[in-house]
Amino acid sequence: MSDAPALKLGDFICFSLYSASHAFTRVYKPLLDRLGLTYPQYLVMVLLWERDGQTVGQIGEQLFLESSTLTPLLKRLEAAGHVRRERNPADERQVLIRLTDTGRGLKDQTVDFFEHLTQAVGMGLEEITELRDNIQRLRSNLNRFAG
Amino acid sequence: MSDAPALKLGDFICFSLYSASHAFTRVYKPLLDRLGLTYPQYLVMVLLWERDGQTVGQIGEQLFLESSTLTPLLKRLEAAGHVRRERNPADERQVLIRLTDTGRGLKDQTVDFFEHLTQAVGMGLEEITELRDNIQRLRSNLNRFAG
DNA sequence: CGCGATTTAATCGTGTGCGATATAATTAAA
DNA sequence: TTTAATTATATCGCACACGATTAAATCGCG
Repeated sequence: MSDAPALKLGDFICFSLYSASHAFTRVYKPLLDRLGLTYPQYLVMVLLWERDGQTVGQIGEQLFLESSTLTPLLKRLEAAGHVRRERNPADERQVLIRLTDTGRGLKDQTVDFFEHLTQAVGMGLEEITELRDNIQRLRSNLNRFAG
Repeated sequence: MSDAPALKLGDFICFSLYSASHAFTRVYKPLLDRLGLTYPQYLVMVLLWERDGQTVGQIGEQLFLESSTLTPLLKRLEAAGHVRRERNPADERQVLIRLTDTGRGLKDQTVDFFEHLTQAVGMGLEEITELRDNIQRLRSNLNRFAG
């Protein structure tokens, strides 16, 4: 929200999202450092673990990110040996991102994330689910306005 | 959350926060462009409109940001003529941030933000308040773990 | 008082994010 | 079928965000 008469910054829901998101990244940091991944890189890897061989555009659509953000990020993942980037022979405009064996193997090193994070979140599964659904609904509303 | 057996990225509450936060800044963008402010700069201005003359450390504490982020941001606000940066005579280690007249005047140009944003959020006041409180509670839990 | 420990900002390097623009490939139109 | 419009990435410039380090000022303890 914005500056209604007596609204302080702490009351802005935009700021609660902004600061909570950063807080989450800070919790992930020590876990991801062991894998040599940043948080956005981890998000891309999660997508690829779900379904390998996606285009830059497909990844961007799911993460709500532009190619100007993803291209350098994907090149870093490639340089780290986690993915390969290859043109789609069927449509040379597209670049397909594929996991390497080491990239696929990284998934095993994330098995203990769940426990660490549920601990850090400190809320019940039901409560988390409801909160997540509400945040997603808010995101849909916002994207309708921005997109 | 992380990768429990069948959890997809869309189910991660961390990602819902991450993407919703970005969605919010995209909604703010056209409004803030008129003032020549970025979203983090706007957050600093809101703090200063609430209470003028805060130190870098106080601002960072409320925004959960480091001096390595704030120092260049504040210099840009100074270069834009919105704030002044001056050492605290009582403790020369601290830098006090004070609004200029033009910086104080910017507040008037944000009166229509509230309407735009409530529109974009598309939720009732009561629902927003509850959501915000839950997000803040989550943030507190996370910060206990990271800090 | 003196001096080491602490506090507070600033600096530096790396990695996002995004708007604007460029380039190459594909598709649609005349 | 040559040309015009569209699509998919890439590039560039700017602004965060943070960890690690540095430098200056203050504090605290003998």
